[in-house]
Amino acid sequence: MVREPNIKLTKFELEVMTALWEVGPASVREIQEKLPERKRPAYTTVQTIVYRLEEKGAVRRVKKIGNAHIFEATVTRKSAHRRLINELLDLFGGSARPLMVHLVETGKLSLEDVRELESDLLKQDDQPGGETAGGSKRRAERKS
Amino acid sequence: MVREPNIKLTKFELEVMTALWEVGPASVREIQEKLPERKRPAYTTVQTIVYRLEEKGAVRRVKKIGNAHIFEATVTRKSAHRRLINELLDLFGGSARPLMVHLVETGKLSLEDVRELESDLLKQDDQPGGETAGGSKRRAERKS
DNA sequence: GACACCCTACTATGATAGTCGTAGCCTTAC
DNA sequence: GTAAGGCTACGACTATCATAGTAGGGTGTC
Repeated sequence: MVREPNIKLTKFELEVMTALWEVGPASVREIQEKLPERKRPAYTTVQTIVYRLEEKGAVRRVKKIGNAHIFEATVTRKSAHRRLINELLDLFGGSARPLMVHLVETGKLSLEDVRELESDLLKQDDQPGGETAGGSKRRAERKS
Repeated sequence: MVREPNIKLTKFELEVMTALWEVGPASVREIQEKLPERKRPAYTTVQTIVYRLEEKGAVRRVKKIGNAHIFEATVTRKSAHRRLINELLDLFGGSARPLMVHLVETGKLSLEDVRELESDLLKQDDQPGGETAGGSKRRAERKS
């Protein structure tokens, strides 16, 4: 078993990962500069986060340019997002429906959004070849 | 403006709040007993959490029975959930669409779910009198 | 009135998270 | 080969969270 990347990321770690997902393999310096300037912490702060991410197994060193290490994400954006969503879903009893309802009620999701989503879904069903389930089999199971 | 309850709750605090939302005003003892037994911490642990929640303004003491304080939630489940969702949404760029897509891709949300949601939406639009937005006026604003 | 018992209020501890400073090593440019 | 400057490795500090123990006060019961 290769070790499934079920890694909990904090908000800030997630931002670093986001930077890394966007720029691809990068040095600490590059990551830091990629962060939005409003909340751009000191170089060493980013470094610490990257190191912690390395310990957690979310990134790894791939090579060295000059004396700088180049880091690369080892977890995909998708799996990280999946984890976040699942966590939220747990708080809602595991089902996505209440979440949807809430989004609609608070105006985050409109009728048009839903309709577009529906048509996207239909398209997907037409061409089943896609890797829609993030690598594993499509699990329609929902607990409760 | 009465002070909007924009309070950040940790996972565990949320569980305590959930207990409180379900049983209504309750003592620390009652809250503790309401927690699922797998993860039922010591009485004093729950007490500490409740006190923290009080400091944060998420609960308040409403009366005293015997020598036990009775606590009541001052934030609604809805607003707490809204906060959670908004936080997640921020990580997804502020829009609910990618979240939806992800839910669909991972099988958490099916075509039928979406269709039902759509018909619910249509019903809601027919009868505008409902208090769909948690008591206050329907705010379609989405920050960022 | 004394006792048992529950509850409160306070204190303590260990784990993360977030933040950064510093000493010193490496590389690159003279 | 030497100096300058970036980068690493490590340590430190603060805040918050999760968890719980303890001392003492209130209350009800005999």
